[in-house]
Amino acid sequence: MERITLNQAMENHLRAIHEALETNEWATTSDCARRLGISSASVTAMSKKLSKLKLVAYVPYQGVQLTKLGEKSALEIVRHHRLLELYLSEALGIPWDRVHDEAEKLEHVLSEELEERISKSLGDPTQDPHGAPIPARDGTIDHVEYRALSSVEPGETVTLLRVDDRVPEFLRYLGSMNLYPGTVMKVITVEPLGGLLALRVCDKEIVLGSQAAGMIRVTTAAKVEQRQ
Amino acid sequence: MERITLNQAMENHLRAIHEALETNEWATTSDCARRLGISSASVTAMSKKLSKLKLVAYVPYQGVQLTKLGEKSALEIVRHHRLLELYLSEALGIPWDRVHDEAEKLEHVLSEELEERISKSLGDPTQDPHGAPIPARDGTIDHVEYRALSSVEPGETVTLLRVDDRVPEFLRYLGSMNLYPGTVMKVITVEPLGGLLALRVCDKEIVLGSQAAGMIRVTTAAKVEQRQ
DNA sequence: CAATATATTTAGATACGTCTAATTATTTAA
DNA sequence: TTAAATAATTAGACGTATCTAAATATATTG
Repeated sequence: MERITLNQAMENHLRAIHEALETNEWATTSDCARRLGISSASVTAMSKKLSKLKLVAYVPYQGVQLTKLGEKSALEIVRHHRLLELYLSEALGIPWDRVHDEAEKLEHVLSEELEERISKSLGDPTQDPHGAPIPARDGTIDHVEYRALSSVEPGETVTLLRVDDRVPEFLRYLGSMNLYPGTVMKVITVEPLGGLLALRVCDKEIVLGSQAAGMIRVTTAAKVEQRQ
Repeated sequence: MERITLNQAMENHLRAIHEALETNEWATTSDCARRLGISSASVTAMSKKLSKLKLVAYVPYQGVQLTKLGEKSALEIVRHHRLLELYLSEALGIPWDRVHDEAEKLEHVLSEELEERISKSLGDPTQDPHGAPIPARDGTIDHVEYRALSSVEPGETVTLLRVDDRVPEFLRYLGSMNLYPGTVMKVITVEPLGGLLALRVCDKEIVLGSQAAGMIRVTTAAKVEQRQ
């Protein structure tokens, strides 16, 4: 597979596409635009460019998907991003709500050598501070079955696996309640209409709104059998 | 003094100007062009831009000098650059001949917070791996009297203070001979025409060309009688 | 001092990523 | 099923940093 030189804009778009594809089959123009904070017109232009380079498959009015090559490229950037998040957190003590923005700037100027040394110094980790998997050097990536906390039924006990890393206030809020990846929580009640969630975490009761709960992914239960 | 938002190109130019002014009264267009690896025409354009922003005083056909504001801005970038060089070397074990290029990319995306944490973790150092002074947070900077090794007379004993950080091969060469800042050396002979320099360093004899010697700065004399 | 060499600037062009406004396609709802 | 709402694309523009080639200024030399 050929090697392509990416610039910062292309890297940003590829990472946004990769993120979008974590939850949807297509990365739509407006989804990418929202993630990147730019206009849809700009995204369309870049989609065409990436398509020409065979990094994405672009279907007008539908969106883009990553090609094998694009996937590989995207994973390299994601690896940079997540390794940096962890390094900033572990080695330099930056609070977890601020590592995302820092990593977003640093990820584009990380050399292979630096990436390698950072990874080594962290013991070749496989998870970033928010619980997201760090792609390995060879492009392989852990695939864990998640579900949104908002979909959990009252009475279930689950473990927090991963949280969205993009909203600092949200992360500070979670931190203030000691909700980190690995935390075990029991869902007490779910409010029928608004979806307010009452949790028990280490004997303390915590209430989360549905939007917050939607940004938290937890273990799939050892669960209700639907069908064999 | 007002605060100005600089982009990467402006930062690169300011640092080049600052470096040029370490040895000359004016940073000439061609000197900056050579340092930045771009055309003179581009430098002229940027000189005008920086002049408009009151970061430099631009005199056509003469060059630029930094204003107070420009000096302050340049020192912030230089601080980033040199702190990063030291951090990469100390914390991540990157060889001293490769830290310059890495730092050159990272310096533009270093936040205040990250700068501060890096500085703290290094014990607020005042010298980078090549012996160059690291400007303090408040913009103050050590001013040491140097002279070029090429100007030293036979018989003198001097201490290596600083080396040019831009040429990796040169740094690897110095490293292979254990010539680092702090190294004490005695000049044995100086070849009259080519300026070839024979040195004694720790009982080993080393020969340096005049170009190499010109990139090495050492203590001003008064060091002739060295204690053993 | 004049001629030549060198350095600098100007003029004009290009590539890039972004924007807004207008147009077109697709989806949703009456 | 058609009208309205939403999403995506196209067209045209802008700002930035760079380039080359031509013009001009400054420095050097015979």
